[in-house]
Amino acid sequence: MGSDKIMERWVPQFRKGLLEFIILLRLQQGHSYGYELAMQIKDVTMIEVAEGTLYPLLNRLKRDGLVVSEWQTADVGTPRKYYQITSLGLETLAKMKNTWTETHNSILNLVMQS
Amino acid sequence: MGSDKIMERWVPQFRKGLLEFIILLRLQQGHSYGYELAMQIKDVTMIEVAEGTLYPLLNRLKRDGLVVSEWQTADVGTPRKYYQITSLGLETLAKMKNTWTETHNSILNLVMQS
DNA sequence: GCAAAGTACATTGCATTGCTATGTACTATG
DNA sequence: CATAGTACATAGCAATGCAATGTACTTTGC
Repeated sequence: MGSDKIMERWVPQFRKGLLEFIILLRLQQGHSYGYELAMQIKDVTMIEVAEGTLYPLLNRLKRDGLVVSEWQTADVGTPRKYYQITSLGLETLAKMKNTWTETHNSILNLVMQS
Repeated sequence: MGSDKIMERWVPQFRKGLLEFIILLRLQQGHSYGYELAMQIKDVTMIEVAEGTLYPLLNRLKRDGLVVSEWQTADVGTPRKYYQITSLGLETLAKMKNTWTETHNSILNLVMQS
């Protein structure tokens, strides 16, 4: 088995939890809806978020009170469900940023030593 | 529910896949065994690796050919199973480093914009 | 001398989560 | 008028971190 096949299994695992972080980071800049989130995240991070990943994830964030949602209908187009980050979401996001920074520094320490 | 409780659920998910990366990074510096890996990783990264996480993980790495293992007995002490990274492991590790770097830059892009 | 803590490996079962596949419904384009 | 795009949703699979538990040997402190 080549390393490409191993990476195919590793990358999704690597993303676990990370996507939650990324979504909250994006929502910190302003409200958005599922489809737009997927597009923008793909543009900015090269990460393609599958819909079967995104919508359950947004429901979890809502269930935990990190975001709130609101349907918005317009004259044209399909109705959109807009998500907005809450104060609990911002508080949690700050802690995630710390964890991310600490972990990144730890990884750098390990890379340096080689 | 407070953000601390949410973090308790998030951190393990955040680590998925990351531990595999961290173990390989450490093994790049030289062979080691389970208990030592757990101690050293805790020292360098502040990450406490549970034994129920570590030993299955090492078996997966071995099954996929990223490491090889060898029992070593000494005059004193419990026998140790030493793990050594393979060329496939090094090849895979290089790709993981790229993924990590790319993702870190993406996160930074998102943080910058806020 | 002996209990407690440390060293060292291992397994079972649970909970969580990313992803594929599939479905619905409306809209814009060629 | 068919194709591609927009937009949300769910069911089921596979992978993995972790608590709990077990075994066995060794060192340390009282």
